[in-house]
Amino acid sequence: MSETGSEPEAIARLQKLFEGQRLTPTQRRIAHCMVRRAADAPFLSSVELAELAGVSQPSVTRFAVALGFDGYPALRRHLRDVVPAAEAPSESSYNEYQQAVHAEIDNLRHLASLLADPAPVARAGRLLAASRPLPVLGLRAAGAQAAGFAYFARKVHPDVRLLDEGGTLLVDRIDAAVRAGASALLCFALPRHPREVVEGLEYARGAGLTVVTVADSTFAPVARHSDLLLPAAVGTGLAFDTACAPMLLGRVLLEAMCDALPDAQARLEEFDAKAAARGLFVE
Amino acid sequence: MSETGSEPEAIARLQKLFEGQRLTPTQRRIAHCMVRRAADAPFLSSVELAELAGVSQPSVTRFAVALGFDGYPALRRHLRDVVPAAEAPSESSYNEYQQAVHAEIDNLRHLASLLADPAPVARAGRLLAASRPLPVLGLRAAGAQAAGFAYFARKVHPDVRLLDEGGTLLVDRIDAAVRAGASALLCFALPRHPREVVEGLEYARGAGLTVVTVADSTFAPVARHSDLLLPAAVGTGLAFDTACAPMLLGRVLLEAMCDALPDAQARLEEFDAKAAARGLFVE
DNA sequence: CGTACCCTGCATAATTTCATGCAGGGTACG
DNA sequence: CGTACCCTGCATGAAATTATGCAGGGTACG
Repeated sequence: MSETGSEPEAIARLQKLFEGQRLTPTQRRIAHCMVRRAADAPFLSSVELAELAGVSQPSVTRFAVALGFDGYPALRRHLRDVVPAAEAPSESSYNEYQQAVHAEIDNLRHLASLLADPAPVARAGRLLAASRPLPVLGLRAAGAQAAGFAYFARKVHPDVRLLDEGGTLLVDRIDAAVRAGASALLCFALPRHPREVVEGLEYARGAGLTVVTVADSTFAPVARHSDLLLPAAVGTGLAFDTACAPMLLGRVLLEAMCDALPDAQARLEEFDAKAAARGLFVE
Repeated sequence: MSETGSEPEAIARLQKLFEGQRLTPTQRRIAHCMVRRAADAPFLSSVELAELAGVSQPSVTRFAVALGFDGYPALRRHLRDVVPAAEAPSESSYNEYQQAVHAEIDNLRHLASLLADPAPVARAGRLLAASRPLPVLGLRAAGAQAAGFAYFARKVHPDVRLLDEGGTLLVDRIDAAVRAGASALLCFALPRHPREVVEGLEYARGAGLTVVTVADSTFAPVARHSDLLLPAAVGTGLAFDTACAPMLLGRVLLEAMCDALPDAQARLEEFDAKAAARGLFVE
């Protein structure tokens, strides 16, 4: 939830203020408490801060003086000045682009709260890791998401098959994957949901595949044809949808898949070594 | 952020508190002010709130009483109770996945602050819109980003050419684009930076193209070969990099490009009409 | 047009918050 | 072992924040 002002930036400023100062144990305690409650600190009274830190109220006043302020109110005013930005998302003060970014931040926040329970992701990771080959489906807008997943997945999984074309070929390829031994399929499903995706999933399930879907909503039309649906909202503030949360969820899935693949780490290190030998990357 | 702030949940709680109350104009003004500064509100003194709302201090006290509290301090205490969670991001309380998501939120926040000045993006949008054809370069990890951009860009731009393969073909294709009349090139450059990308950009500039680059840092190795570099950090908390900010910046660029293409809206509507006629999408 | 009512800000009393003098206790050093 | 120094909390005066009585002004209704 609301994570207000605190944030790394405010904490950094506080620590900068404190460091290099000779502080007594009690003062150190106050400083630590202020960092912990960086968001509230600029608004607490000396009594409240003293209670939170477990020290006496005069110690707080002396702490402020020790830092070079005229008194505790002066310290508090300073904190409000240098950590000014805890304001509400006053729609109007952000331009169109910034509003879109903030909408995506909300989506990511929601994703973070869903990930508090990592069990569904872990289950999905195991399902995907166990499938050889692993078909990854994403059509149209979702094609890029599927491609990004497949690119990284291939570094740890021996046989990833990207299904990014629809039409009659899609069913052919699902069939081929099943014949080759696939047990699960990962689908990225973003709006506008192509009819082909729904039909493809239906076919895949009929062919015996366990379908794991990353979709924009629990009520997406693909839900009925998925065994395990992981939701991640898309942003709709711009002309074209933004899919930060689905992409990030894809990477989280990758991580979970790595955890279920015993030799993932070894494969990554092997790639790094070869890449270095070939001078593939700069820096 | 620190922008951070206040957050929808806190605002919702506030509005819930106010709605259904018979409030005078001055009180309505106070309520609105509190919503606007939802993050600070639980910590402001009656004098401060009065100043922010542009009313007298007694009006604030009366406002609290009107809402059924014993006085202003009681209202403030209530706000602190129902909006309790403004604590610092105590690393330990989030699991690995959630930490990665929060790291990406910080990246997006940084992006939002960069977008406060939309001029660079607008300039990039004009450059890209004016180039026919428009080559879009992204290799390896950045290939999916380039593909996502190209997919949407094709809905508004008549000739988008995706350059997602390196090797000797890359130069061939840059040459072809230049011969066909291209004036600019968009590059997605994410770590680990393939040597090929740097070489490709160098060649493109030599061939007369204006290079617009979305990179993970101003100091990326592609910076020297870019005419306009737009930075967007990648997340490194998981086994594989997460590129929420670059993707979002790509969509913002698309929006800016649409603004510079007079018939973008018409093309989009045409596509929607045809898609509906063909029953391409469900729902 | 007048009266009654309510809303609002000003002035000031009541309460809370902040600053400072003082004494207890702990540590370092002679 | 003693002394000197500093840190800390308690108690109290100073300053601030909050609450309430009062008067001016605006609106609704008779």
